[in-house]
Order: sequence, then C-alpha cells, then structure tokens
Amino acid sequence: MYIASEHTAHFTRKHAPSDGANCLRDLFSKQPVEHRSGNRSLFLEGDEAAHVFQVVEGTLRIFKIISDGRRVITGFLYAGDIVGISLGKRYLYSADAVSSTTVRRLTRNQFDSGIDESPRLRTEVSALVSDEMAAAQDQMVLLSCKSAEERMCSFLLKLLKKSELLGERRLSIELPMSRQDIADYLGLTIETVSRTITKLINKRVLRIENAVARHSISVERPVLLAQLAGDDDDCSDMRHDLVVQGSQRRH
Amino acid sequence: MYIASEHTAHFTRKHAPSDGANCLRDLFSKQPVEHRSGNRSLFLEGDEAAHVFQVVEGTLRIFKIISDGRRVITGFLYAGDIVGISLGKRYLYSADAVSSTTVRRLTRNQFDSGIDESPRLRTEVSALVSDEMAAAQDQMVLLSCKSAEERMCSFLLKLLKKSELLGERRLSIELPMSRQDIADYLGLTIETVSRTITKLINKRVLRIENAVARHSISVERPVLLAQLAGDDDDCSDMRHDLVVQGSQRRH
DNA sequence: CGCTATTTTGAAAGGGCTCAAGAGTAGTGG
DNA sequence: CCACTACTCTTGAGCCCTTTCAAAATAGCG
Repeated sequence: MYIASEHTAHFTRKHAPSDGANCLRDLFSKQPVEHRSGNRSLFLEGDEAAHVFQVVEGTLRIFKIISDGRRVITGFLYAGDIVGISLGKRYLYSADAVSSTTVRRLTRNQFDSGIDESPRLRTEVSALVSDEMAAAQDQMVLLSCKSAEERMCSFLLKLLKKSELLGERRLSIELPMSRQDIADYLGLTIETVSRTITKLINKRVLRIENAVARHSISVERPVLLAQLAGDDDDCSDMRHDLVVQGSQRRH
Repeated sequence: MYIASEHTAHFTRKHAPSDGANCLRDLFSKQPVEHRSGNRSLFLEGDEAAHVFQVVEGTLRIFKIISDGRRVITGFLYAGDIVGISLGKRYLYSADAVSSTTVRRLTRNQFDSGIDESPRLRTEVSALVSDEMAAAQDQMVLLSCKSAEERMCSFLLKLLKKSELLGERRLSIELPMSRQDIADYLGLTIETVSRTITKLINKRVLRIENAVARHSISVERPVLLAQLAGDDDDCSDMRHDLVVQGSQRRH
C-alpha cells in the first residue's frame, strides 16, 4: 500500500501537475546515474550539503572520523535508499562507496522545491526521516547494552530481513562490506567480529558459502539467530506496566 | 538572531495571517500548560503519536525498555525543547518527567496543519529534526568508542555549554537526573558513573557543591574537562585527507 | 606464482561489570 | 527534634568480556 509500484506510480501521475512527482523515486528517475568505484567518496562530513542522493545499486557507508583517527560507521545504505534527507546546511557525516555503486543525485534546491510543491512528497520524506530516526535509536540501543554476539546477530538478522523483502529464496546473506566495516559499525574490533562469526559457525547458526568466501554467509538456524540477537522486537507485552524505575542491574 | 524574543515575536506577528504562527513557540504559546510530577509518564513507546510536546520547565527523559528489562535513555529534554517531531504513527520511545516538569501540547493534527500552512515553520521543524539527528549521531559516536571518563566528560560538557547559553555566570552544572539516569544514558553502570565522578573530583576537574549535594557540580577546570571529553569538536582539520582506510587500531 | 591485503587465531591485559557492603540523604511519624 | 526507614550514592574486590598485541592463514591480484 505504501510502496509505489510501477503501476500505481504510472496511474497517479495522470492526476499530478506535469512538473510534479508522485514519489521520491519519480523525482530521482530523471537524473542521470553516476558511478562510484569502491572506497570512492561521495561527500565529506562538514561539506556544504548541496545534494541529496539515491542509491541505485551497490552499497554506501556513512561514517564519522573522530579526533584520534578512529572511524565510526553510523549506517549502510542499499539500493533504493536515500541519503541526505534530514540535513541542515552541512553534511553530518561522510559517505563513500563500499563496493562499486551507482547513484542519482538532486541538488538541494531541486529536492526542496520538489517537496515544497507536493504534500504527498512531504509525507514520504517525513516517513523516511522517521525511519532514519528509528534506525538511529535502534543503533543506540545496540551500542548501549548488547554483547558482541548480540550485535553481530542483530546485524545479520537485519540484512537477512532485507534480503527476504527483496524476494530472496535462500537464507543467505551477502556482505558487501569488510570485517573492518562491520566492526566500525557495531562498535567492536575486527578481531571480535571475526571471533564472533567463528563462534556462530561452530554453533551451527551460520555456514560459510565456499563460493564467494567470507562475504557470503548462509543462515542455518534463523530462529536461533533471532534469539541470539536479543531484540525480541520491543517488549510490547510489558509496555503498560508503568513506573519502571531505572534499569534493573546489568549493562 | 534565531531566538525569537518576546519582542520580535510580537512585532512580526502583525505581518502574519491571523491564524498563522511565525515560529513553533507561537504555535505552542496558546496551549495551556500541563504539569507532570517526577517520574510521571508523558507517553509510552508504541503508543499512537497523538501529540507533540514542548517542555516549558523542568526535564524529560526519553527512553526505551528492552526485552530483559534494562532501560536505555536516548535523550534528555530541557526547557524549550520539543519532543515528538520526527515521528510517524507511533512514538519511537517513552517519555517521562525526571523531576517536576511543565509542558504544553499540540495534537498531531494541530501541529501538522500548522506547519503545512507555513514554509517558515517547515524550515524551523526541519532544522530541529536535523539537530535531533545530529544529537543521535553524536550519541552513537560516544557509545561506539568512548571510555567511561570520556562519556562522563562529554555529558557534563554538554550540560555546561547549555547552562552557559542560558547566561549562567558560574561554572556550575545542575543535574536534575539521578546517577542511574546518567548511567542508562551513557551506556554505563551506576557504579562506574559514581566512580568516574569521584575520579574527576580527585583530579580537581570537578568539585561538589555542598549545597544541593551531588546534583549540583561545579567545574574547576573546564579546559581539562573538554580535553578529557575527547570530542575535539570534529577533526575538521583532517577532513580532506581522503581514503582513510578503516579505523587504525583500537576501539 | 609471488606479493599484498584481509581475515583468522592465540595469549595476555585491562576496563567496566557484578556482587556486596557501607555511607550519605530524604521522608515519616512519634 | 530525633529516631526509624527507605532510597540513592559511593566504595571495594574479583571476574569476565572485549581489547590489545602478535603471528599465522587465507584470499585477491598482477
């Protein structure tokens, strides 16, 4: 219902002003595609936020470099995702291509005037911002109090769900990013990431595809993976006991 | 320039349509104030996001309760702050009063139609969303790779800057929240928070005001505090060395 | 096939957590 | 006003998980 399929997009376009767009996809579709090879930068933290990008194919990572040189990856963006929405004058983070990636871009002005004209686009943008915020919140929870194993499982589970949404039949996960990328995203070291994956393989939760070794993982026991992730997707069952005074023990 | 004082708000109102508002403050100003005593809930994660709130006085904490009962505080809100902006249909987190607090509220509809009418308000909202996102990013960095001491100093420094903005003369920080709140916010245990504060006192960075014991801290060496926070507010000096391949050692 | 980059594995150290107890603070009622 | 109780905060000791440092194994590439 929310996803504008090719069909509905075409249908509703008839009713829209000729210069308008019905969804963000339409807005971007007229822009030429650009290509970025792996590790090529898209923009840098602090640069003037002149453009909004849509990932056409491939993967982007968005990150900050902190004073001592360490890198914190705050997110990965995949085909269809849009980067640069909830921004002020300057980019809050840097972005570069994990692997070979294609994007389309709109100038900030194009984007802003596009959404100013259409309440529908504003709604769509607002939903995306909300999603982005929700993702940031989830990441804070993960970094606040999850163990290495829980972090790894949460990450893999998220990728698994994404590939299921895209209609993947087999329970396999493609990892375009390196172990170092995963470590910088999950707030761990590369060694801990590696060890944790090994542990999950020993537990028969995962299995390494001998094909594109290490960057393709198949999930043997998805249920166990979900349990180990420790999300339990909200504890909505206990939502209504009021007055939970602080966290009870443990971090 | 950005802060709409009583005066400018009154002045510019003449030029605006009678039903419009020039800034969010105006939009809220007509609403009655509501009072929440300490620990009283404002709304719960997952509830229908029916209202947007403005803090008039006091402090709110916004948090999530995760499956094992632990609490993660994702932010504190102080006088003037607005909560519930970047939301979809449901609240992403719960909110309650840290201490005695007063708020004003708008229904989602009031808020949405208010900003729909005014490009100026949309700009203001967009800026607030951007700030919220920036804060979330900073928190991710803090949780990803800062030590207990760095976290504590970052937190205190933020509060110090806030109180400076409000025109405080003395270098003192009021902590309306409990040690447990701080711990749940910084991803630490209450014991570590306590120990870290003690350590900072021993280092002569802080000093406890014997007045409102423990919830009023004076900063003896603000410069050292900033150094220990390890922010170095962006490493904008090194922004342009491209191709920083992963974080170099250490997390 | 040899070189380099990435990943894995091992051993030791450390920082924050856990468990436990003590000290300080606040609220209550005699 | 002070004793009593409940709660928050602090301090101590030991442990565990993750990090650190180091080296070997594997993958990628010319």
